[in-house]
Amino acid sequence: MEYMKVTDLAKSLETTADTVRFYTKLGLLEPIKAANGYKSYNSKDKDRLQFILSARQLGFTVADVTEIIAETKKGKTACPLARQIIKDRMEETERQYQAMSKLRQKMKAAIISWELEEDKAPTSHTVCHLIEQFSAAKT
Amino acid sequence: MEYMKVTDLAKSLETTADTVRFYTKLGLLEPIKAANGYKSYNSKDKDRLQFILSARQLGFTVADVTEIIAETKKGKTACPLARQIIKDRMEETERQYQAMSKLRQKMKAAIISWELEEDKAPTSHTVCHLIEQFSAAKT
DNA sequence: CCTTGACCTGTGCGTAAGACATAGGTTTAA
DNA sequence: TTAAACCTATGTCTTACGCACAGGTCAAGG
Repeated sequence: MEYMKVTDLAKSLETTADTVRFYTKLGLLEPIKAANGYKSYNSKDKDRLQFILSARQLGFTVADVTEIIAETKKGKTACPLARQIIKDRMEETERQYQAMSKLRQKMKAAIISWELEEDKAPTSHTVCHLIEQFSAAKT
Repeated sequence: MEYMKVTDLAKSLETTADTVRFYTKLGLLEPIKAANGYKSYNSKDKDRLQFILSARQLGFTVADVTEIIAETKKGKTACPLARQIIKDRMEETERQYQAMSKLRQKMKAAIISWELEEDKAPTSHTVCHLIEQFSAAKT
């Protein structure tokens, strides 16, 4: 398997051709152009793609990955950078996780409390009393 | 307080002028034009904005809110719609919550395991061994 | 040899919910 | 009167691709 076309590469790592093209446009993958104009990816690109997908699964953004790859292209180790970034992303994830946890509870509470309520027609100053009243009740 | 300018309204409900303009563009708020071209919001708009903000805090999307308001404009009760929507959003929130929970655990595990690892220079087929090795370890 | 369907290409638009910038008109208080 | 502080409309930016389009390319079957 000397060279691979976009779809070949994508399927080999269970992702989509669009994703591969996206990373290619960003310069993260560097296929050579075949005579017919098609892009040819080699095993190095595959390793690189695997790295990107792994990093994404660990919560790294594509921008993070870009930065890390840029560092290694200079021949430097990107490990310190990776350690720093994952801590930042972890904090952000933690914030979002807590926020979602609260939202989840709030939604659960609303669903339950609404079971005891009746439907009402809107008035000139209310839209849906279920929503208005539920949020007012928290203050 | 017969009429309010965007910023007045925004501040009165602790949101931003851009947000008010955004909802206005969507037709959810219907200010009248003052002689100088400025938009004038009344207390009905304020009630409406409060409703939107409450719904958003309960996990409704702006599209959901738009749909609900459209329903009430026809004079119908939007309660059944609201009950259905919140269940859909709840399912989605639950999915995301579980996904974030997993990601959070994975990130925590990575940070801890990386403390025992050293930095390494990149090679021709690796970028950052911390990331590559961690994701490989899960298979 | 030809066709047909499955692939490829580049380009550009759409997503959610605003945030932010820009350029220029308005108001208000000193 | 003038400068600060407000307003307007408009457009661009954010994430990480997905999807659509128009047209070129390729492999296999008849």
